[in-house]
Amino acid sequence: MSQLPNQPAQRPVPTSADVARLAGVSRATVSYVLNNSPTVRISESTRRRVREAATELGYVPHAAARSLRAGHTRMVLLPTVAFPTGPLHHRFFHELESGLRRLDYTVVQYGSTGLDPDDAPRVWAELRPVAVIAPGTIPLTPQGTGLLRRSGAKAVITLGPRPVPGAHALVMDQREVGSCAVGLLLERGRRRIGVVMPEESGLALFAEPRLTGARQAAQPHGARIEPLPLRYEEESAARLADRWRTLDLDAVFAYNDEYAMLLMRALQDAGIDVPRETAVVGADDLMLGRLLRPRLSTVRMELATAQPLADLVDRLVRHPGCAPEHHDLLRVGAVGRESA
Amino acid sequence: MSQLPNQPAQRPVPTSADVARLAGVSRATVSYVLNNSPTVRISESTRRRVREAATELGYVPHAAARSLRAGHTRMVLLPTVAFPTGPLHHRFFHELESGLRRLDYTVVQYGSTGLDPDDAPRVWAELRPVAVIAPGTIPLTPQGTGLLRRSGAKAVITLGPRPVPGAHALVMDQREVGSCAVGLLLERGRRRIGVVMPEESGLALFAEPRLTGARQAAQPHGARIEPLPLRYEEESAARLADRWRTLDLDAVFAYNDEYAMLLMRALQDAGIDVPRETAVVGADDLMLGRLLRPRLSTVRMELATAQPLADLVDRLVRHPGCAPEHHDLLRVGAVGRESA
DNA sequence: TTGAAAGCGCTACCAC
DNA sequence: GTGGTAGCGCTTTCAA
Repeated sequence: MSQLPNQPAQRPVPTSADVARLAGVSRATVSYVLNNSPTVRISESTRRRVREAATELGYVPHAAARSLRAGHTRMVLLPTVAFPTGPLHHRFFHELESGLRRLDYTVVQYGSTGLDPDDAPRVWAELRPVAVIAPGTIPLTPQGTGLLRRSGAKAVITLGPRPVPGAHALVMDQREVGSCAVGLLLERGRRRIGVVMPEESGLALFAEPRLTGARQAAQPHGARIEPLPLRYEEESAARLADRWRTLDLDAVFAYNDEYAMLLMRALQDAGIDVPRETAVVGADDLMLGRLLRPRLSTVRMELATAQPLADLVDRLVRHPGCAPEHHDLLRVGAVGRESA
Repeated sequence: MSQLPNQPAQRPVPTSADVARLAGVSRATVSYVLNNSPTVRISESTRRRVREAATELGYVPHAAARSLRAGHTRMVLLPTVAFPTGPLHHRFFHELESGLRRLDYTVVQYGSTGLDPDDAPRVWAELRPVAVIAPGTIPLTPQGTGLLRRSGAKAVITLGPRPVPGAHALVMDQREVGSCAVGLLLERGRRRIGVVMPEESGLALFAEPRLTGARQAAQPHGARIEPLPLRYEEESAARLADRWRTLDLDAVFAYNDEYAMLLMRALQDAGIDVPRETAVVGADDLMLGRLLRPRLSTVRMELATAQPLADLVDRLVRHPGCAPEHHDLLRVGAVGRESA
């Protein structure tokens, strides 16, 4: 039953020289034929012989050798880090990837979690990418950027909550989420606003700017902002709910819909009326929030479509040395439902 | 403020020859020093000069040139496809990635959505990976496997719901989810069981085997299984709930917790008592299911820890040509709560 | 302890 | 039309 590998596993990988030999032509001719080189005319019969030889040997060109010879690659490097990333990011990355592929770039995600930020750029540079889109979680220093550029990267782009000075930046400004949520609560007349801060590590990167945004929105109205540490566990929520009345709050922005559902349930179990006594706002506009009673108010988030960004990368590659550009990717909007 | 790129952008990328020149040594010596070659003794003063020259020039070795010379790479290729993947997969991939990195492999995710399954292996083979872990969504033919092996891949591994004959396989058998859920319902005395089939494209890959598993579990008990198409939208759920009583079911396995929450809310709104009239089971054991009333029964899913799998890949690379191995990655367990 | 040189697989220039 | 060949950046054997 098991298709045991009959092939002598150590047969060497066929090269263009092997194809040339089998087809009875030179390596140059093989290269011309297989690349459909327009600068040279090859007879149809030769073409066929070459192609047949290639198929017969299972010849596959060696990308590294090719780009070594060419002196450049079309690789766009996307360093990735372990990340509590939702469907939003997922879709965005996928779109960006296909957009770039359409422009004939080879997109490669390179797991970079735990890489020392100081030598991450070095490691990336070894691959000689033509562009790098680095996540904000790996702080990119001017030295790092310089190193990448010197090793051939035409475009070095950061992707994160804040732009990085001196580099192109795709910005997902999380502060807007916080200010949008608080804006909704202020409209509803709330002035004593808790802001849930998840204790799960990794979320701080989102939570901190959301808190900042909340503060910025509250300030002009003289509203009070109270950070509320919370773990994503029922006991943690219950404990917070237990001491709720001592906090003297009339509203809470719960970081996102999931934390909001958790906290809302705990508040209700503790006899706190939502929204009468405390209004609750989440973020992400999950379908599930609509199913709760009261229906959960939320902040809807949308990322820019990725095709224009693929075009942007292409432009930066073709015209390196432009002044750093910042692009805001995040669009937010409050969705007021029954909970606030 | 903006650190305008003062560097003459077109300064050529420094090579080991440049380092050698600056340090006043040969390229060989540069290579010895920078690779800490143990087979050769270099004076401390030379070492320092070389290192200083390298730093000064911002020299970064060229990975492609290196592997071209070496005749092999340590790249593990993970073709990825657009996919409604949850935190479970996410964590798994990340663990696998760091596990392999620990073994000194370079893990590279390569977006392969929309690639013609016939030439996907060709494209992958151009990168000369030493191992490929291909998702089940891209059917890997024996020819494809052969092509990859012939171009130097020591290990070709599939990762998906079903093993692929003739290749190593990491299996996440979704049928077990279905049988586990139905097992729970059977235990509770239910015999007329609906199985939600999400209409969202892409989910079929999971939903179909779950249905199969449900059928396999129901068969010996003479229980009836009824597939129920459902979109992840309130109206779709409401419509299903409206005609619920005509379906004559006493239980439903709702594909996962999210669909379960959606459907349960619709059933309740339609006046159907859960669990008395209809029991509901989800899957994924989301925290949110515990917050519902009644609390949602579910199927807990766990993926195997990835480090042993990284070790497996390493073993397959070192001993190519072993008989195909199948490893079951998915562990499931029913979690009975109030809804069933 | 260091250097010279070959050669990995490929493409592109220049002869024939 | 087709072939010879140089050279991309690197490592490694062999000689000095």
